[in-house]
Amino acid sequence: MRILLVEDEMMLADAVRDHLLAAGEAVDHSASVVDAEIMLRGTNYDVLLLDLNLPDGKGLDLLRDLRRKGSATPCIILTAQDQISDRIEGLNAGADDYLVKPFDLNELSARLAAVSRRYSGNPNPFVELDGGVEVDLAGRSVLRDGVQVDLTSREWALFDQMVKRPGQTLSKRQLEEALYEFGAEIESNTVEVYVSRLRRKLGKEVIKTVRGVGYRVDG
Amino acid sequence: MRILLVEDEMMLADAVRDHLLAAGEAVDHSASVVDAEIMLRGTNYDVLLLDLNLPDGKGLDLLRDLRRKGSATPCIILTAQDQISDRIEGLNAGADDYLVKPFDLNELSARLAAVSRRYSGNPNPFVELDGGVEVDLAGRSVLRDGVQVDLTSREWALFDQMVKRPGQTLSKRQLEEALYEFGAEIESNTVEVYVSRLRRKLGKEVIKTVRGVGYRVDG
DNA sequence: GCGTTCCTGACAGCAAACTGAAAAAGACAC
DNA sequence: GTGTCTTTTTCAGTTTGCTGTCAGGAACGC
Repeated sequence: MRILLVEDEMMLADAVRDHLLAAGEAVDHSASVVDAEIMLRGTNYDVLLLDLNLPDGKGLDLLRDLRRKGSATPCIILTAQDQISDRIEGLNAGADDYLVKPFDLNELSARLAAVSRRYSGNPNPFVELDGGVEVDLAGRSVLRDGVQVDLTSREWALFDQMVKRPGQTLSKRQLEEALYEFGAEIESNTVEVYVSRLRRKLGKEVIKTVRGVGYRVDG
Repeated sequence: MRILLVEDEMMLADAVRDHLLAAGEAVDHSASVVDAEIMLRGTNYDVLLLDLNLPDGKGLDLLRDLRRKGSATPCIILTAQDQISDRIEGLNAGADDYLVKPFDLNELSARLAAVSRRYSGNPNPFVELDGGVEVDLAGRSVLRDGVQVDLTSREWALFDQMVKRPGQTLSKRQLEEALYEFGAEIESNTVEVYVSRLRRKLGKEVIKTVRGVGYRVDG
């Protein structure tokens, strides 16, 4: 299994790498977001191990960027504080699991195994929605009446958010956050446009408008 | 729910307070860090709404101080658009969530609900009413015989008030205040109309008329 | 019966949401 | 680099449906 470790604390990074190498995994290491981006461009990794507290800032943005570009590479985030907000932001940004430092190396192995099993594993969990639409969140694929529908990365980013919270109405602002960098506010009706496109591709029934509030997908 | 709002822009502060008061929350307001510290000493708040750009300096220090003293009071920080670093610092300092100004008041409510739910541990406080109607006050959703019913924002504003005070008869005047800004007199039968609309959506039994007094919902 | 209070269908005005199209920005091959 | 194709964003015209108002009628208390 090919693993990319993004971590700037050298002691920790070395310990993790030794442990994983000993377990027969292929580990590349980068100490910054910039390096990581370069390495990700060159190689297809099976798992991404991502520290959120990097010197050059936004580990989360790296993850968000990846997801926006359509990558489904499993990602486990490493966070220094036992901070619920970090964890939730991370999971929202597209992380699959998280570990709070300091962590046990055996637990890391266990999580890695779990995550990769979830992905390589046979039964991808399909979520069924109204209108004959099925969604494979892990595999980033959508079927309409059994036929595969291709979504662009933005379309997916938006739809993904909604499918992950079925029954809950999400405001346009919340949905914008799935589309753009933190705080990069946009002053047009982009969300409306993407909802419109998704409806054309998936049928009218899937996404419901709650006027004055936002949009909702039912499970 | 008892909320402390720390915000120096009076217009914003008033808007937030009105909105939350209308939603039945108890809101205290302070315009500076010093005041906030005093108020925090005197009262146990359920949520802290903290602007990071205060005149007397660092709202962040207030938060760090709280956390250092072992307080786990949930905190939502309010930041301007361009202060991404603030936001990250805030989350690191122990904030649970953030809102970018200008924000939608309904979204504020949603975040508040989410944060407090996260802490109280009850994910879905459903209230059951007569006529097979269930209400999720935090999630702003209503089920009738297990089927989701969509309410418009005005309909919800009114119904929310009644469900929060089950068994208590509310006058039309009281209910009007849930619908409009404080003091905005309205000289028509709007409340009656909305009660009628709610009954059509939820069934006749849910809202009872107390002639000459007002309306009541039973738990 | 009477007067009062409440209910509800209808409707116009308006803001929110939808959508087609075109411009702008990226992606990719060459 | 250039050209071509796809995706993203913006804009404007149209549609939708929420809202407040009213009027006629029903229900209630007397």
